[in-house]
Amino acid sequence: MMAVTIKDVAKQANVAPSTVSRVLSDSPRISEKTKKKVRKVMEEMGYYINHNARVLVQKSTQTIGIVMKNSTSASLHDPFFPEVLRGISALCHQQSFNISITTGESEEAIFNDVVKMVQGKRVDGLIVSYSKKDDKVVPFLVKSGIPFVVVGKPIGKANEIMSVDNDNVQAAKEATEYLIRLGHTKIGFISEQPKYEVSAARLQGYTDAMRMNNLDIDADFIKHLDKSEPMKRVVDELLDGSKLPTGFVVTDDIAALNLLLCLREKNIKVPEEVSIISFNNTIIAKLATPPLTSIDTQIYQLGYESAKCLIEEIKNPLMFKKSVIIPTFIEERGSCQSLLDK
Amino acid sequence: MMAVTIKDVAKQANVAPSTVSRVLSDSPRISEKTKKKVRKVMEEMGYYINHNARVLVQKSTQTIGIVMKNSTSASLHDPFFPEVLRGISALCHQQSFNISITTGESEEAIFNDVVKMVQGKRVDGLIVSYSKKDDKVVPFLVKSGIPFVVVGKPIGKANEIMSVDNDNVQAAKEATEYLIRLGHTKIGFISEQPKYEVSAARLQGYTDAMRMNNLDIDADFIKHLDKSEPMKRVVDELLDGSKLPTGFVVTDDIAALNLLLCLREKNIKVPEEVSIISFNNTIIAKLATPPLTSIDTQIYQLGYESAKCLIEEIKNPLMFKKSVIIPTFIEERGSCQSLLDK
DNA sequence: GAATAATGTGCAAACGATTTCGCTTTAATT
DNA sequence: AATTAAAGCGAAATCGTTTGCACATTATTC
Repeated sequence: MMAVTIKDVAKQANVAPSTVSRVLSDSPRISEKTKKKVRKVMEEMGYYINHNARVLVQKSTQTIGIVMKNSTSASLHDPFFPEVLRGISALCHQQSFNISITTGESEEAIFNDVVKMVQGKRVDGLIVSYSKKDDKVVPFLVKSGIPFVVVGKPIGKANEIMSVDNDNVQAAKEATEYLIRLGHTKIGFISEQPKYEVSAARLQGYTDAMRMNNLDIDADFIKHLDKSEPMKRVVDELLDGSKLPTGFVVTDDIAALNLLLCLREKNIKVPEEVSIISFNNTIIAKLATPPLTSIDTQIYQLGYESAKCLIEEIKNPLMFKKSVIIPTFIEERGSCQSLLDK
Repeated sequence: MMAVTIKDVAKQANVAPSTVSRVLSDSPRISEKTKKKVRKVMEEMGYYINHNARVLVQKSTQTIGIVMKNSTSASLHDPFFPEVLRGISALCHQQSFNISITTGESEEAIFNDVVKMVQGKRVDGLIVSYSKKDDKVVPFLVKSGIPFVVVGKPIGKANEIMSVDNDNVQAAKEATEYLIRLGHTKIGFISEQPKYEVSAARLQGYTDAMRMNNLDIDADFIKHLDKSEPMKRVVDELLDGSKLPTGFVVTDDIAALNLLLCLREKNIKVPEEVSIISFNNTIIAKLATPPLTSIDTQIYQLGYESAKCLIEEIKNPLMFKKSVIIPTFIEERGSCQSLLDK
């Protein structure tokens, strides 16, 4: 059963296909009378516009692509990405934009997905949900000229790349100072790989805070997680050196929760013996035991704003490349304790 | 700067557009020599196929749509959906299929998204990631005739609808019997709204197990969560009646974790005083305190298989509508304790 | 060497919309 | 009443592919 086309409707309504098309776009050049007539016929025949045909001539897909970081696995295990997606999704729906996501798992595969999306003209723009060093996607996108925005601070010339990010240096500084104010002086820092911009920025914020407060930065206190360096090993290493910090700045809730468990295993009490402050304030932080004090990075907002910027640029390509900073705030819970009032 | 088309390539290579097209699809009717020549020109000119033009004539989008349950919020807060998506994504990538997701938040909005996808011919098939009563999406899809599969047990005539599911009755029965074997007799059941098929099935499994073991089913022990009936209230109600079960079957990890927290607030120890077995074995179960014994429903597999079924049907529409059952198993951790060896 | 069969290409018509231009018809202006 | 302006609609080109059919060339067979 062939789908009904604009021509079928035209014939049935005794008008030209062009008229039907104009009714579709509610052109002011068509009389109300004709519009009514045509719409009635469309209704009766069960007409529905063919998206691809429209895209082909209009050259606008009303679709944005979303690039997930590294492996899908990582992206989708961490509540971060889903929450970003939620924000993006909300705005897209509001603007009648569609979402297409990459399916690749390896960096190479993801890159190919992106090329396909862009060259095949499947999307009007993209959101890159991460920012990291030695990434091929972003350079490809700037070269291609397609609108895109990165969630995070882009590597390279910022004024050529739109971005939505937190002030991670500042946020980490505040997190660290929070612990300092509670009287902590031996403070550890745990993050993901420093190739991710967010890790680097937060490390910066941490060291800034330590320096400004004249506290020692022990290189052994700074740890980057890895397959070869899981949390368990990190904790072991710290204990072996028998110099366990009294406070930790951990750059995401999952890692913090993990730290919590590793410490518990060693019978080290949180927050009595060790305080932890983490980032993202996801549901994990809320449900942990003890609930985690966490920097809320407003992930949803991050997604929402990035979609907003992107669609703005799609609609107005001449727009200057803005970059927006989403504020952060501390959500105090039970994972930090003052050393002062003892 | 206009994109280079098949015609440009044809001109440059001194062949007809049709020849270029055939080279693209590696048709055996074109000589190796010509193929080589054309490919070289494509390379030089930076030709890339326009996806939409192809879709328009071939009528196959190589894209599947994913319908999220109810609100995006719920879908994306629960690790379930992201994990399903991960499985779907993996297979899609392998088969060079693209993924397009709904963006609507309300049921109505989602339904409209689906209609757009289907009528607008944007997708070759869909995966509905839930199964619930009074849902408009599934009936619409069967009527439309487009291939689709539901994750979960479909409401209505099963042989007309492809599905991928666990045997939830059996799984819940086993979960319940696990507690029974540990000596529990007063066992509570907590799930989401019974309109979701999965809740209904697990309730069934629970009651089956109780009956078969001649245990009382106290209606007060069966609870369905809701905005108006959050976990906190559920626990309060049970305590007020001063009849707290010694064991709980909870139909997902998040709810179980929540229960854990509510109980801790009342100073009720898990697993010493109350045992909990939950479903899904997500990362939540692993990271909870104590870690939760949970029925692994192999969510990733659920997604992977559903994509597999769907793409099979897309490629071979005459295929009978199969339904596949993914096995479950218990992952024992620390949230259950035997009452026997006391 | 003529007839037949492969083999390799090209022509042109789709696919289902949008959009430019121009032609009627009607209304407004003088 | 004649002229001009505006409104309403249609014809046809276009977007970038694919594909059925026809045609030309070369190889094979008798």
